Amino acid sequence: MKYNALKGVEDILPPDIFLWQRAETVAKAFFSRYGFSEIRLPIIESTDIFIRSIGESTDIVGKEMYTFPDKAGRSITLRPEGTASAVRCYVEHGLNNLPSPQKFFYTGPMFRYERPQKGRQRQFYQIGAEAFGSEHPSIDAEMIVMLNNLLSELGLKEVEFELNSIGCEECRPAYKASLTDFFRNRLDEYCPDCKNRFSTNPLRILDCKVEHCIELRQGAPSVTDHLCADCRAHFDELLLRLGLMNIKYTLNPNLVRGLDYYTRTAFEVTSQHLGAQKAVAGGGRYDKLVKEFGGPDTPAIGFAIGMERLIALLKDSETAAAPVPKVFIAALGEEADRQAAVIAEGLRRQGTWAELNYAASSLKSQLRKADRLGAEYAFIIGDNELKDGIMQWKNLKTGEQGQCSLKEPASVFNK
RNA sequence: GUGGGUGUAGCUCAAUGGUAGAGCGCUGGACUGUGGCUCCAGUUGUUGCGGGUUCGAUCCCCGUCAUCCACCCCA
Repeated sequence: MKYNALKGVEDILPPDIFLWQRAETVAKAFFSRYGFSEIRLPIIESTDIFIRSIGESTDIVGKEMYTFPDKAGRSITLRPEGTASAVRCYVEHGLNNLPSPQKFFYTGPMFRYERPQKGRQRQFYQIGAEAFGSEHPSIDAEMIVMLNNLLSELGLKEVEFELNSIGCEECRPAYKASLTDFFRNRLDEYCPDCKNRFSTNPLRILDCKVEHCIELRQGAPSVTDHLCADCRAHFDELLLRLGLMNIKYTLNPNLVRGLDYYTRTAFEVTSQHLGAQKAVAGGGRYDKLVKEFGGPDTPAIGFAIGMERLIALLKDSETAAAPVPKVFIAALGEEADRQAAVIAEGLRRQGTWAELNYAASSLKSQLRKADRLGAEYAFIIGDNELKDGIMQWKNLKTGEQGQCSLKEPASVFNK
C-alpha cells in the first residue's frame, strides 16, 4: 500500500456510512420541525474571522489552525468550527433584517491540527445549529430540548446534559477577579498547567484533573453565585422551562467552554462511553459576537454535535444495516446475459434495485453472490427460459420458486 | 508540542535467534442449471522502513515512520 490518508483524517465507508446517513436524516428531521433551515457555509475563511471570534489566547487559534497563504498572499484558514462562519454569514447578508430569531443548521468537516486520539481527529464532522436575534431563555430551552430529543430519537442512552451559566460582560469581570484572588494565595502549589491557566484563562483551573489542584480549589467562588440579576433570572427561567419539559440535566458550575465568545448559557452533552474526549455535543450563548463582527447588537446561541463521537455511541448499540438489492439476475449464456441487463434496466426504471453478475460464471457462483449481497430474489435466465420467454425466480429468504414472464419481472414481488 | 503502547496475509491474531502459521475472508470443486450448512482444494507476506549486534534477526539494540491511547485542549 503506497499511500495513506493523512494523519487524523479518515475515510468513512460502508457499513459505517449507513449510520452516518441515519444520524443526518434524523437530525435534519428535527431541525426542520423546530424551524431551523440549512445553510451551506464555506470550508475556508479569512484567518481573522477565527482569531476575532474564537480568541487569540485559545489553543485553537494559538496552535491548532490549518492556516496558509493563498496565491495572492491572503491568510486563509480551514475552519476549526462553524459558529464563526455562521456569524460572518449572518452579518454579511444582513439577515438581521429578517424576522427574529433566525434559526439555521449546517453540517460538514472541521479541521484542527492536533494529535489524534480516541474521539478526536484532525478532520472531523459537526452538525451545528445557531439561532440569532433572541436573548429570551425560551430559545435556550428550545435548543437544548431539540438536542435532547434528537439524541434520544437516535437511541443514545446514558448521556448527561451538563449546564452552566458563565455570566455576561457585566458580572464576569467581578467573578474573574474574585476567582483570581482565590487562586493567587496558593498559586505556587498548583500544577504547571494551572499556573499557565492563571494568566490565560483562570476559569479553566476549575476543571483541571490533577488531584492536588482539585483539593486546592475546594471553596473557590462559584460562577453561579456571582451572576448579575439579569443573568441569574435568565438562567433560572431556562432551568424552569427545562423542568417543565422533563429534561434531565446536571448543573456543573465548573463547566467552562473553551472559546472566548461564550456568554451566559453553556452546556455540554457527555457520555462515559467515549474515552477522554467525552463530549458528544456542546454549545452556548454568544451574545456579543454578532456586534463584534460589525453587525447590530444581536444575541445568539448555538451548539454543535461531534459526528464521529455520535457515531461511536451509535455503534455501541447497533450495527448499521446495509441496504440490500431486491433482485439479483443470474444469467447463463451470452444472450441471456444481454437480456438480463435489459430486464435489470427495466426494474431500475421502476425504482427497484437490481444487480447483475457482470461476468460469465456458473449458476452456483452467481447464486452464491446473490446470497452474499443479501438480495431478496434471484432471477435465473438461460437458454431454456429465453426460448419460452420466461424466467425462473427464487425467493432467497424462503426458498420458494416459480416462473414469470420476461416482460413482467416485477409481478413476482408486487403481489 | 509531551508521555506511553503497538507495527507479521485483505481482516483478527499466533510463532521461533536458524528467512512464517491459524481463523475469518476470497476463488473453485464435491452438487455438468439452484445460494445459505458441511467437506475438500487453492489464494495472498519485501514480518512498516533504515542501520547495528550476530555465522544467522520477524525476534535483541538504535534510529525513523505509521498507528493507538493519554496529557494539553476541544465536538
